[in-house]
Amino acid sequence: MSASQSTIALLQAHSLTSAVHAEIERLILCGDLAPGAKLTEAMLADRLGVSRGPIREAFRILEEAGLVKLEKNRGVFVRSIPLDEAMEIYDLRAMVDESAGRQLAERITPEQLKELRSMVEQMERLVKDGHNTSASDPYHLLNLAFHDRIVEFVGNRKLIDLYRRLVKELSLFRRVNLADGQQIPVSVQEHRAILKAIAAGDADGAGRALRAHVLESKQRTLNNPASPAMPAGRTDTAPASATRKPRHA
Amino acid sequence: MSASQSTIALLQAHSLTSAVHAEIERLILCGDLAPGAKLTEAMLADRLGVSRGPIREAFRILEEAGLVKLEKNRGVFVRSIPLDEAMEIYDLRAMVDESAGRQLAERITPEQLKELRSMVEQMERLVKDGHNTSASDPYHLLNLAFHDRIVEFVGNRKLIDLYRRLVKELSLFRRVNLADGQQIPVSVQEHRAILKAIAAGDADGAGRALRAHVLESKQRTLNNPASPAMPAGRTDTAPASATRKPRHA
DNA sequence: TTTCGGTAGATTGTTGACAATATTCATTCT
DNA sequence: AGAATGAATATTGTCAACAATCTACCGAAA
Repeated sequence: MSASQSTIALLQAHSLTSAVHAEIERLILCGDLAPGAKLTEAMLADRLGVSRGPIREAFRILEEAGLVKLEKNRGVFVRSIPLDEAMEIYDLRAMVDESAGRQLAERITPEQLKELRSMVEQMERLVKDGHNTSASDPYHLLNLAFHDRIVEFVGNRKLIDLYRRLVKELSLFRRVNLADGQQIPVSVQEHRAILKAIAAGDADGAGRALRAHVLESKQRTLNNPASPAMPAGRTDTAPASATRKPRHA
Repeated sequence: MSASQSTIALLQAHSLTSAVHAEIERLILCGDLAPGAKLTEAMLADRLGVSRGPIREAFRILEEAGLVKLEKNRGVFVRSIPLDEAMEIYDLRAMVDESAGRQLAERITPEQLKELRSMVEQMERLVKDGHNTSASDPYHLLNLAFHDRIVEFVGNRKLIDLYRRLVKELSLFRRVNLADGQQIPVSVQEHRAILKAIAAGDADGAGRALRAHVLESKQRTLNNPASPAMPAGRTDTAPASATRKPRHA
């Protein structure tokens, strides 16, 4: 009965809206729907085999989550994080990671420590081999998992929710993946330092190390000349994929 | 033409969904819709004079914002923050406030400082007179504004968004307002200390003072025997207002 | 009396249709 | 040629109806 039980659980948990929400979010995060892309209700309704109602509801959820932007009577667009906002997100991440590291250093369990250590070792192994810079790069995934796990181990659900939200939003910033893959050796070294401080129960050290790590990452992103300077005064930029004419003069 | 211009701007900005969202949020935050209350689509649609579509969309937004809880095929309920989650939120607030205070101490302008000082002085004046403990208590509002302004002055939009989100969620925690009004003299004294550290440009001191202030508030809330102990193992509690039978055994 | 089963009512989930708005493109005038 | 005007198309906003599910209530059997 396990199969039918899980089927029941699935039907109870997943409404069409939630399934659509999850699927569109996946499409956005994996880059299938690029930042700036216009999402038309009919197109997605057809593609996912549902009517427009659940699509619209999912859009509202995604907007509140900061992944898309709704413009009344014009449509919804995958959000494209402008540079200044990305910098703000990095600052918040630095804050979150510092706090997480500080707390975790004082309460980490041997099992948790073992898991983090295993991840760092695997990353070191990956560095010896070559690496690419795609979003599906094993190193990149492992890096994400490492930091996610650190925050998760703190045990504050609000904190992990916030952290994941920030990571999701940051993934919509174009330069991040590029800058990310550049100086992997440095990144690995920093991870080793973070791990060491946490293992030693050094709260201040772990906090400082994580904070520095994130701010280094911010700096690397900033130095990365990937995208052209963006117009100031706009909270959002629309890349080439969608040709929009501004409504106002 | 100013009137019609603003009318146009209003129509452009506000869809029915966004208006409904704002109105329901207001009803929740002012306590008109109490935590645990069941919100039926038809009731609100009738009350606000719209069809169920916009109501449903607003519900999805409010759920993502953490203000209501959707239970498939059962309805939506105003969220009631359980004690453990409230504690987590306090810890996050402590983190946010500490960070805000630290940053603000290093960059506050004379005008901003003047405004904060004026608020503290007004709070001191209110303390000399009597005070009540209602949510519309002038002291309570001023207290909210004081902390909001501190975070706002940092100039990080993501930070202020996060902060306001936390405050909104915390307002759904029953004991908060009660505990809040108890030891106002202490609270005022702490505000004075926060202001002093910020004015002195003492980043560490301002951070520490704000962190301590929030954690004191957390402790006061914890010590306040307002509501009975809540059943463990549930992430959400349903107060008396709505009689619900759990679907599962 | 209590419990099981079933029916009636209410509420949510989903859909399709219609109205309102924006975009596109051809046409006309300067 | 270029700008402005207007119709045609496409897309979003809103609504009302239908289907599916849950809740409440009542009666019958143990």
